[in-house]
Parts: sequence; C-alpha cells; structure tokens
Amino acid sequence: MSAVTTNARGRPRDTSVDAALLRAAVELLAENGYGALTIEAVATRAGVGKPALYRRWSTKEELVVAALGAHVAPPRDTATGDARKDLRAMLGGLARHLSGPAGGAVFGVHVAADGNPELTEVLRERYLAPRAVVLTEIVRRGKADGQIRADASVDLVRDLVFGPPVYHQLITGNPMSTRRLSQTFDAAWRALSA
Amino acid sequence: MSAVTTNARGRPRDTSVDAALLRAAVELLAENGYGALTIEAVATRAGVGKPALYRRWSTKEELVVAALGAHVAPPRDTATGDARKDLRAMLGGLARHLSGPAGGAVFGVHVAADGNPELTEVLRERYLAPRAVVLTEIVRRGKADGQIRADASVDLVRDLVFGPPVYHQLITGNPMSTRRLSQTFDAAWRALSA
DNA sequence: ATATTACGTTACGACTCGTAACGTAATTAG
DNA sequence: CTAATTACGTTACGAGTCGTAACGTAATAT
Repeated sequence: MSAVTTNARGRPRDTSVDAALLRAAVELLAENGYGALTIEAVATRAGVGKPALYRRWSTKEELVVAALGAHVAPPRDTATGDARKDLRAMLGGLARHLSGPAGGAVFGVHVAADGNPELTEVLRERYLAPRAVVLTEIVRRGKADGQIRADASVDLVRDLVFGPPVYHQLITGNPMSTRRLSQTFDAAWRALSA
Repeated sequence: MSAVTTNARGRPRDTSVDAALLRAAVELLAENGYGALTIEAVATRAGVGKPALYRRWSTKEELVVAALGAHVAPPRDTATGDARKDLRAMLGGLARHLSGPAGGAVFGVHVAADGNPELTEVLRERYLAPRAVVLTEIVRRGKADGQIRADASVDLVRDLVFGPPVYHQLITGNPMSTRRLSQTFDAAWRALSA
C-alpha cells in the first residue's frame, strides 16, 4: 500500500474540462454575482454535462473555492526585507483581487462557509493559509529590525491592514479607490510602526 | 389626494404575526445560518402561512433585513462629546451585535445584496444610514475640538475603526475578543488622533 | 481483448420559491 | 345590520434548481 496515488486506470480526466469549468464559474460570478450562480449554467457554458462537474466538486461552494484558487494569483513572497513595502505590496495584491471579476465572490464564499465546517476548512487551507504564511514572515522580520512595534501580533497587523478595504467593499459594494487605499494603509502603518 | 395613508379599510394586519415572523427568522438564522434559511421554515415556526409572510416582504432578503432592523438595537447617540469615548461605545455596540444571534446574518445580507440594487438600497437606508449619521456627528465634533486629525474623513474613520473586527469575524468565523477589540481600537485611534 | 474510468445526454425525485385559489375571520363604510 | 374590504390559514400549482442515476460512447491501462 501507500503506493503512488497517481494510479491512472481508466480514461483520464480531460484537463480542458477542468479549465473550462473554472473559467465558466469565474465568468458567471463576474456577470451575475454569487447568488445567481447556477451549477447547470456553469456546466452549460463550459460545454460539459453536470456529471462531469459533480465528479470534481460536489457542491457549489467547493466549485467557487476552486475557481478562486485557480483565478487568483498566489501571494508572491516579495521579501524585500522592508516590512512597510512588503505589507503595502501584499495589500496591493488583495486590492487587485477584490477589484477583479472574482472580487464579489470572496464574500459569498465566506458566507456560504457559515455553518459548513468542511467548506470552512477548505477555504482556510487553500486560500487563507498561504497568505498567512507570507504575512507572518513579514511581521517577524519587521519586528526583528524594529520597524514594527513589538507588541503588535500578526493577527492585529492582518486585521488592521486588510480589514479596512475589505470592510469598505462589503459596505459600499465598490472596491476602495487607490488613493484611499494608500490613505488607510498609512493610517494603519502609523499605528503599527515602532 | 395626499390624504393620510393610514387608511385602514378591511381587516387590519395582526401585529403579533409580524413579531412572530421576525422572531422566527432571527432564531433560524442563529441556528442554521443564512444559507439554510427557508421561507417555509420561517412561516411554519411562526405558526402562519406563507401568504402572510409574502404580504409583508416579497423576498427572503427583505425579510432578513427587516429581522436585523427589528432585532438590532439602533445606535444610541451617546453624545458624551468625547470623540474617543463615543467611537469606542459605537464599536462596542457593533461588537455586541456581531456576537449576537444575528451576527452571522449581517454578512449574508450584504452578499445577497450583490447584484441586487433594490436590496442594496433597503439595506443602506434601514441599516447603514442611521449609523452613518451618528458617526458623522461624532467625527465632526472630534475634529472641531482637535481630538481627531483634520485630514481624517468620515469614511476613513469608519473603515479603520469598524473594518478590523468585521474582517476578523469574516475570516475567522468568530467574533473578536473584547481584549483584541480594545487593542485594535487603540491602534486605530493612534492613527486618527491629532 | 477486457476492465476501468470519463464523457454527454437524458431523465428523475426532492426541495424551494412565489403565486393563486378557496373558505373563514375581522374591521370599516353606509 | 349589511356590504365591502382586507387579513388569515390551508392547499395546490408551475417553475427553477439540486444532486444522482441511468445509458451508450470514448479513451486508457493491463
């Protein structure tokens, strides 16, 4: 046992079907929003049948999580060593993400995860965890060389830096402007810098 | 024309039905989350039929907005004149709200409003507008007597003070602890105070 | 060649939505 | 008191969506 799980027996999965489904999901999210997303519409636009979709993701939520993961660029570990610049770059990545076609879906997934522990777990592992790793490293370095206050936890930095733009979009429905993004970041940094 | 619209002709609405429906909606939201909320379940728990519900709110979203409005205490204009205390009190009210049974529903409504202009409007008027008024007044006074930086807009204050706890709950699924709430508020105030 | 798995199509039961029909109850206008 | 009006509960219905199950066909490993 414990053999390589790449045990392809019958007909292999058609990779283009995966891509077509994820692409269709992102497109429909951008066009109609999360609530209007339909499994059948995704399959139809992708040119496949529903069973092909259900073979890959058993619920709408998992599909959307996968679509987000495939569409959103993973956080680049810019690692300039300058905590302020690195934080600002990470914030810029989030802002681009929220402004993009899948921006509105981010909230939808989190809400759908309410009362759904499995989905919450998937979301946490695939989406949040990679970003948390990068953030933790930035904060560690920043505190080591005295840029960030010693009493600032990673969670505090996260909530203070990323909270305002996400909240802004949740409340207003529109992404935060670039000017206001810099303004809120400056304010957050003012509170976090040593 | 323009007569008093309180023109009650036939059998009047049963007020207890309104209360029972709103209460049932809040209870079910607390138990199963927004996604699992069903019109029929609300009507059944309230002991009424679906038509009685649809006579009052034509969609699930409007019902939930109404349930929030009825369940959540409106913002008290504490008006101590101390901008820091007033802001902190407002933040405490939001935190109590998010910790309560309807906390999870707040996100659900916002997401449901995505791509639904009418619901967005209702949500903005009934839920956000009253709070915005109170906040604006607090910020105005704070800037007048030099407690708050002159270059801080109301939107900046709003996003910086309320964004972190809302984001925290959106990401982690749990309300922010009281200790961390004070911590993030102190940080925000550090950035906002003159 | 045979077993195995994926694919598209079609069909199905279950659930939810929003509305329409009924008969009954409550209130106002005359 | 009578008629008109509106609310109520019950029941039923069409529409839409979900998730799954069949079937025949295509593609790959053994």
